[in-house]
Amino acid sequence: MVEQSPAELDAVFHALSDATRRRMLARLASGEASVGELARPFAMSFAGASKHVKVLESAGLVRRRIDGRIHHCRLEAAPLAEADAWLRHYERYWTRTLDRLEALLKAEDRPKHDKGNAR
Amino acid sequence: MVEQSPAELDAVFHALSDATRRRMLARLASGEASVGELARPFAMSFAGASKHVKVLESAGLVRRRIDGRIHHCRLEAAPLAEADAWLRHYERYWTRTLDRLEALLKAEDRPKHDKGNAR
DNA sequence: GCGATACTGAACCGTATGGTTGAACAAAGC
DNA sequence: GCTTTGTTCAACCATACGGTTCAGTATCGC
Repeated sequence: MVEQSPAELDAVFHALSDATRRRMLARLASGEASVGELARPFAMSFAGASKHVKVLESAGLVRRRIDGRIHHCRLEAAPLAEADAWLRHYERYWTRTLDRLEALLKAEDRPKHDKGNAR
Repeated sequence: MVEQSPAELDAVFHALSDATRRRMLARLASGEASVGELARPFAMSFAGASKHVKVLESAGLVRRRIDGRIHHCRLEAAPLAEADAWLRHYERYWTRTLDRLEALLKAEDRPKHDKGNAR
């Protein structure tokens, strides 16, 4: 597997590795928000939250439009698609696990026959 | 959107935020490997690579089976599925973006008609 | 037993991270 | 013009990170 842009992926996954930032993205999924609106739900200083927004922005996950003194933030999901593409390379591994589990459960249902029949 | 296990996701995304660790996972996708085999491709001390393996392990992405002096590592993809599930909440946003792009390209093909027809 | 091999642990280093506070700035509202 | 509001910036702090080196432990082969 070859990565075309490791540094970008680094930034995106790092941005996602913090629950505060993930919740901010979740908020942005329901529409644009100012930095203040993004900060409000958190027991954290305004400046602290502002830093988180900057991390999201520099990972390309948030676009900022400055309108007077208000900074409007918009979700920019394209980098998430890249991260998802990376993850899905491993999809067959976790589905295989689920398949094994399913086969196991089926085998428990009728333990006397159907041997070696579970894909 | 509610997260059921923020700390786990933190650990998984953090583990993925380093290109060295992502390459180790890629290596493990092609089969079990010892810590030494995982370390070999990198211009890095053995101990350094061993630390990376530990990060992957504590994120639940790697299972270790100790056989004599060799530590065999196996890919454990289930946590990746969790991360993927999180990401896919945003799928519609990036597909929407791609749709817009597609519509734009179509509009360029025939710029005189088909106005307002791009979803 | 002895040396080589496979690995972890501990100590250390420089830098990044997540957080704070307080000052600064620009734009609105009065 | 003055105050309030929305926001960043700079400085600072503690802790975590990615890396190193060196020592330690366990196992294998002879």
